[in-house]
Amino acid sequence: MSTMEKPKMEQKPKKGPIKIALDPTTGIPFYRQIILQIEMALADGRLTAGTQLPTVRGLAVDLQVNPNTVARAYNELEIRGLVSTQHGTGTFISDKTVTIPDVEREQILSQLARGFVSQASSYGFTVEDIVKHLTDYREQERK
Amino acid sequence: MSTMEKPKMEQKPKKGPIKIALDPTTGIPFYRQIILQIEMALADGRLTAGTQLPTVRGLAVDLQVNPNTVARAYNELEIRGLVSTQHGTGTFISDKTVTIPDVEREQILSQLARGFVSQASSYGFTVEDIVKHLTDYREQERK
DNA sequence: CCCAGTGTATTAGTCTTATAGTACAATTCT
DNA sequence: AGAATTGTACTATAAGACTAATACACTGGG
Repeated sequence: MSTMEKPKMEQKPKKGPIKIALDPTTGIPFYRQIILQIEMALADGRLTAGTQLPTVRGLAVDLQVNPNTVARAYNELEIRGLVSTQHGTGTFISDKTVTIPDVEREQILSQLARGFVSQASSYGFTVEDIVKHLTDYREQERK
Repeated sequence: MSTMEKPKMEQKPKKGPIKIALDPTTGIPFYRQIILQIEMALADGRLTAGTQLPTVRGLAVDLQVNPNTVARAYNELEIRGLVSTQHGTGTFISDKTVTIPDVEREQILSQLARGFVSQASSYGFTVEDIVKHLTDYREQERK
């Protein structure tokens, strides 16, 4: 996967404004992709309390979506307590940021997976079938 | 609905045709309610192999829905191998595992997986997370 | 063969969701 | 106060899910 090997200073220094990119092919709504990526940035420390998020308009222009789409994402994040918005000022990372422990993450994934495996089982699929399918899927995504 | 009460001995002793009732207030689609209730009846033994289900039209009239709604439910049940439909004859509880073409199986699994990946993504999990989890899960199942 | 019964296919209508277009409202700084 | 920047509210459009209306196709008993 190295069509061009050049480990220059291309590394992300974990600083600077958060970079968000939308993928219209995933089937995941834009506003949800924004939420997800901000959550990720929160989880790995790229975003810390007090940091101002891109403005609704600014990010909308950057992502080439409507301001409402960004606003919706920010709104849900505020409901979850992850950010705090101030009309006329901006949207900021809340200082009471919640970090999800790995154990809890594992539990969530386990619960999701259990439901999925159960569902797939009722169609006659085995865990191996699923793993194989997902592996192939991931390979294709990486093309 | 009952302008005339008939307090007879209207006992249904777990026999006779399966009784299905739809509740429009639940938000659960009609076709899915039908599927669920048949699955339940299968689970607790009220339905056994070889039994004929109500006809598409008959049940549709009974439930006051369109035949297609019943047909859709029966169709999904057949895909899962729970029932077997014979054009012109009826729909029956299947007594043995039905074989489904591999191509169709693959499409079904793909669709299921897409939904699951989307769901897991909204929680911040990647396909790799999922694959790893499922692989570990399978390992544990094997010992 | 024909007819009554069965499942199926095609098309359309309705509702919900995601997003956009546009105008409005609050804050800050001068 | 006024202008610029910020988030917000309202309405409209596109796409998908669910169901209905209607016509088609297969099966088995007279």
